[in-house]
Amino acid sequence: MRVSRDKLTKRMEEFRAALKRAGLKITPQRLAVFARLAEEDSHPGARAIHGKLKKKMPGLSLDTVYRTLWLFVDLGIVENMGEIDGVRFDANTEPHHHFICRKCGASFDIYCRDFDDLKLPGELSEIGEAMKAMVEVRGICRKCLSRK
Amino acid sequence: MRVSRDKLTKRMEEFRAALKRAGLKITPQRLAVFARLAEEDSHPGARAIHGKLKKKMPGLSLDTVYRTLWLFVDLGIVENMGEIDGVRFDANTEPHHHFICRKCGASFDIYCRDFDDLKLPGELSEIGEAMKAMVEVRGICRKCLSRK
DNA sequence: TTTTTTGCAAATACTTTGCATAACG
DNA sequence: CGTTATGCAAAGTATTTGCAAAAAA
Repeated sequence: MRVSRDKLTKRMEEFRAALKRAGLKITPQRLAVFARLAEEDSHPGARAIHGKLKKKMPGLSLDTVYRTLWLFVDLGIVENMGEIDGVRFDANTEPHHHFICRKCGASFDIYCRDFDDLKLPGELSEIGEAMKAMVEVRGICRKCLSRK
Repeated sequence: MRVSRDKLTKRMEEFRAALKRAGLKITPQRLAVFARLAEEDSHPGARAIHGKLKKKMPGLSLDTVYRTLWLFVDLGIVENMGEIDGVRFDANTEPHHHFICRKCGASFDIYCRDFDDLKLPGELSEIGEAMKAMVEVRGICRKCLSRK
């Protein structure tokens, strides 16, 4: 657990509110998954969450974890990182940045000088050796906007 | 094709040089995969590349595309985007940024005020509606550094 | 001619779905 | 109680691997 108790409590409140607002039920599974995710700053995947929770909650099934996580994404209280449909590759060696569509996962290159030389915080060395920094913009692409 | 012919030629040269330097063979498959990737700025996945190349190269197998792409990543001439082992989730609603390890795929939160309010370029509206921007730092995490 | 690479096929890993039962509100 | 959520099991995708045959150097 890397998150302060105060913040955690606040997030759990937001979580309950979001479910209530959407007319959804507050179940032990949802509570457990959200709490686990909110405690961590290591961005676990569904399998990692499931693995950790099974100790305390032996009945919990992996598919419930998946469904629960995507539900949270729909509700806007959790964000999915990375690509939706598998690993993608980039052969562009020029300095550039990315726009990623939240709906369809499409990604586009952005060129912006201001982003090319971001000064990285010194504390990064505690985490590891930084080699490159780029900006990732998230939003909805034209195609998905028009499809509405 | 969104990339200028000049840049493309230059990248193809870099590609040949990298293979030669590593003592690897230049095959039609590798040429095709790299060229396809270098032409695009839409960051296709292995399946997308395979699909497009099969028209001109019917024998090309999907597993060769996978192997080839990861080989390029190892050589440092291509970068993989997103996570290695499936979708990951983030319940952190505070403004924050990410450090992602190129080796193991682990990711960590970074807090840096300077990154929180990046001014996005106006041309973004041509791509879509931006909702959020964050910095993604790529490098090698402590654990992988020590494992060397 | 030697070594690397490919394609095939099968194995592995990851994620989603249908449906009967259980449980929240 | 009525409706929604869960667990199970099975299906659907995505990715990786072993190995014999083919091809680069």
